[in-house]
Amino acid sequence: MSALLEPGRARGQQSQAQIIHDVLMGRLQRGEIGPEDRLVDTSVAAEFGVSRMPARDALMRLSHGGYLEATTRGFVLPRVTHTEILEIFDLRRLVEPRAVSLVAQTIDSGQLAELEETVIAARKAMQSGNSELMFKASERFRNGWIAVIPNHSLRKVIQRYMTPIQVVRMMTFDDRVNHPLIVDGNTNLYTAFARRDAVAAADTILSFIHKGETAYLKAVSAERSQPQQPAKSA
Amino acid sequence: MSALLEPGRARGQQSQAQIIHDVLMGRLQRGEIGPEDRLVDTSVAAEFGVSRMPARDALMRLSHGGYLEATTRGFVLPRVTHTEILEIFDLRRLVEPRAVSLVAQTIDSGQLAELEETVIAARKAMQSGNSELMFKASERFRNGWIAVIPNHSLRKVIQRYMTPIQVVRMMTFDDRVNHPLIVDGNTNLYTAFARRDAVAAADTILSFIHKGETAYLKAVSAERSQPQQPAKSA
DNA sequence: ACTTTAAAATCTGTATACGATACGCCCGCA
DNA sequence: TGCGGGCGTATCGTATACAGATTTTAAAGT
Repeated sequence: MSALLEPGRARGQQSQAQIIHDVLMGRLQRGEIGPEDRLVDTSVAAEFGVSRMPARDALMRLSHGGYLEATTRGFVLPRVTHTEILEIFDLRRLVEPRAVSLVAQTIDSGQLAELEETVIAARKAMQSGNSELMFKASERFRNGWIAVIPNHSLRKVIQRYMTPIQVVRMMTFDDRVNHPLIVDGNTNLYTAFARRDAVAAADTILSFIHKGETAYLKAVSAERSQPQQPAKSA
Repeated sequence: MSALLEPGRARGQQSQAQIIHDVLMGRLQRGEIGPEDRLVDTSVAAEFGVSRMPARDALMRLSHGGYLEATTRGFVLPRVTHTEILEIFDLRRLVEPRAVSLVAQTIDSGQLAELEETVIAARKAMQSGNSELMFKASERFRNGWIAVIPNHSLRKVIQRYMTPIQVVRMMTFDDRVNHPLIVDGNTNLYTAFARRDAVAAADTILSFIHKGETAYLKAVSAERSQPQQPAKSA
């Protein structure tokens, strides 16, 4: 097919499977793949103009990493259970305070400036009522400080539970009373970073996680009394 | 080739790739694969009597999980760096105290009996001077309590850094003064489990991790002054 | 009209084949 | 004898093909 693109330079940087994996991961992290989307290797392969194998590699890799779930009919977003979300709140309380402490101690001014930008953008988006922009900005803020965690192993642990976090974010974002909590939490965390205050950073994130859990539990009870997306027929 | 084994029941439980993955993972966890072993997909495929694809799937999966490293000349054990090991000691201090606390609160008597068996076996092996048996028993003890961590997400985090732990174990096992530390640490942890004492379990594991780090640092300095395995030519 | 059964479509897993790349080795040359 | 360039081989990445399994669809019988 399009195998004649550039044989000699096929992997300008990486393999096709790697490229597909990264693209799909980006879509997953940006929430561009919904719960009812089904990813099938042949379709993905067709989209990228390659054979099934690289697409299959990427999809299997994502599913083994927990970012997708393999069903008998294609790959879908993993069903995140209530229990798992509670487990991950527990895990976050263990690791994220240390992570932000380390960030506060090691962040440089350039990285700090980037974070400041996202915080300002989130606040402005909230004030102008643009929920989606605020969602993206607060996501960039989180990804930003995670990216500069100096302990690489710790960073990987935190990056691993992005999908459940995404689910929680989407659920809690519907209730606008959570928006100032998020923006203020981000601002406080940024301030602690700017002051290189490791203790304040740890305290802030602990409080932020707690508020997030409260908001999640509230969203769950609200959803149970009035389900917003009746799935299929059930 | 041997495609005629049992076509209708080919996946009695799982795919060939999954079987190969699990077998190799077992070998890795039991330390049966040394630093100079090269795993090549064709060889693995030949050993299991299948084509390259399932073998390749398994190998790539292991490498993406961090259990192997893909080189241009086969898959090898990942070089665990000193920095990474220190990072993981940091991570362990964050998550393992909570993990053993949860275990102490939820373990049932059957699981407790299994753990007791491994503790006794390790002590007897140490007293009779059988290092290898003691190594295996203490490994079974650790795998035992990890397996009963009720928080599934937390369990997966801990299971992820098994390879670096394996490296540390091998390095520190050479020095026999560490053996009683390990056996006593396991015994104390078991005792805390048996008493359902979550606080004691957390304290014990913290102390155990600290001793492990000290022993590791000692082993590193000893190795630097007198390298036991001169790598290649350097 | 409802149930039951059979066929077709769809998707996964595996096999085989081919092209490209990287490394090592050998030979020629200085 | 030492060094550099070309060649061979080992290995990976991808393409294509086929078989098994499962789900869906449709048809037929009650």
